[in-house]
Amino acid sequence: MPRRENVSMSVIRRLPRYYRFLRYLKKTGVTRISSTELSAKLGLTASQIRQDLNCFGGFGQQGYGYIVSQLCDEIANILSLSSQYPAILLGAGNLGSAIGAHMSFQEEGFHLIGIFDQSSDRIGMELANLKIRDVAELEKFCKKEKPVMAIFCVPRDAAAELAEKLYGLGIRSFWNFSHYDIAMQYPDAVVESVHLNDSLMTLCYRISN
Amino acid sequence: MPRRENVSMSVIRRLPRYYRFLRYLKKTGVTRISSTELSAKLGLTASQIRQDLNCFGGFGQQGYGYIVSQLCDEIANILSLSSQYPAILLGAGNLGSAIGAHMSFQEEGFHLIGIFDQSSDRIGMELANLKIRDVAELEKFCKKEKPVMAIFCVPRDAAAELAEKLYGLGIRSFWNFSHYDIAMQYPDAVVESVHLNDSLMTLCYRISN
DNA sequence: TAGATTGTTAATCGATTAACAATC
DNA sequence: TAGATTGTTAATCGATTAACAATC
Repeated sequence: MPRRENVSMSVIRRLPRYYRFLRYLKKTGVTRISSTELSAKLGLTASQIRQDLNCFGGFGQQGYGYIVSQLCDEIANILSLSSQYPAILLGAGNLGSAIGAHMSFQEEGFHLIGIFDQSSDRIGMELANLKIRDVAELEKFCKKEKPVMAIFCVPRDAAAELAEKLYGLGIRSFWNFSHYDIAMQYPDAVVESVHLNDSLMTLCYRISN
Repeated sequence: MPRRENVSMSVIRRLPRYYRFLRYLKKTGVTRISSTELSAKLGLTASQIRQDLNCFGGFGQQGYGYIVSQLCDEIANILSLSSQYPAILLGAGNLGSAIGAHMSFQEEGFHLIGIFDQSSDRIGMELANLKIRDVAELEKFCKKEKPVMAIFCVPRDAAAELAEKLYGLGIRSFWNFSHYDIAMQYPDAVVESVHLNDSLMTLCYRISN
């Protein structure tokens, strides 16, 4: 009997990969797949895949395997991808612009409702069908629009300052591309960090060793 | 007596974080730190930090701790950050442009020497002090300039095709932002993947649960 | 029914933490 | 020297893998 509580992050982090691959299978017309086939394609063990899925429910059929489209939907459901959490983007520089464009295109789970920057060069410009706002308007905007998630594409110092402000305004989830460590400062916040530099450094290590 | 072989990825992935924080300490004038202090700041155990560092050498002094600038340099050295591996960027769309700009700014371990795209809108444009080239020139360029690493900021199908070509040309390391799974196809390649969608989906899960 | 494959329990493996002797 | 903190070994914890009974 599966429980959704206490599912480890190791498991959670594999779900999007399953989802991505199942969607691809579905697109290419595959209707049925066994854990063994899946494991071969993903480079995991069949055991792990069954173990992972059974944290959430018995989605397969003994002797048959899994129905691709059904499993795909189940995972989308587990991840709550049909949510439309209102999100704001902080920083419309190179990375911020890319993320903004990406968000407006993808829209799985989140919906971008505001973009903020402090540079007068950028304020007023259009990005992802939104006009870039002055970060000075942030507080007013949040009180009115109640975003749930904030994306940090700003430098470290700005991130520290903005995190404090947004936390004060009740925002508890952050997608963090900055060098500032939000998770350490606000332990009850949900923080997902993407440190591109860190990623590149581990690549450098592995090439060299 | 530490050995550099067989250091687990869990350890490697923490090194850039140590490095980042130590550099910050150095900048703010801190000269000495103990594993206990570090652990409090980073939200890890002191034991783990000492364990991690001792995979590579005894960088501390009993009864004293670690000299910040020295430890910082040691980690930079372990990660081979003074390397200048020639790298190429594939795809100069929103994300590619952001990564390109980032690379030319940072230059830790890698040096961007070429940018390629297939869109005539972009070919010829300037990015990160480089002129965007036609992807048709890729093979010729690689034979001449011998890049060591390739950054994938292209859609899945283009990624599959380009990975095959570049692998054939001898490139064995990839920074992969695409949905295509290079690591599975070429097991002897060093692949570091950044799946922004996956990251966002785990955030969605955590908000919802 | 026989064959296949799941769901789940038990065994193994690896990573993290605790403890402490070595030593600055 | 006494106090502090490392380096390192041993204990614990969690995640992965193997095995197999349940069942489609």
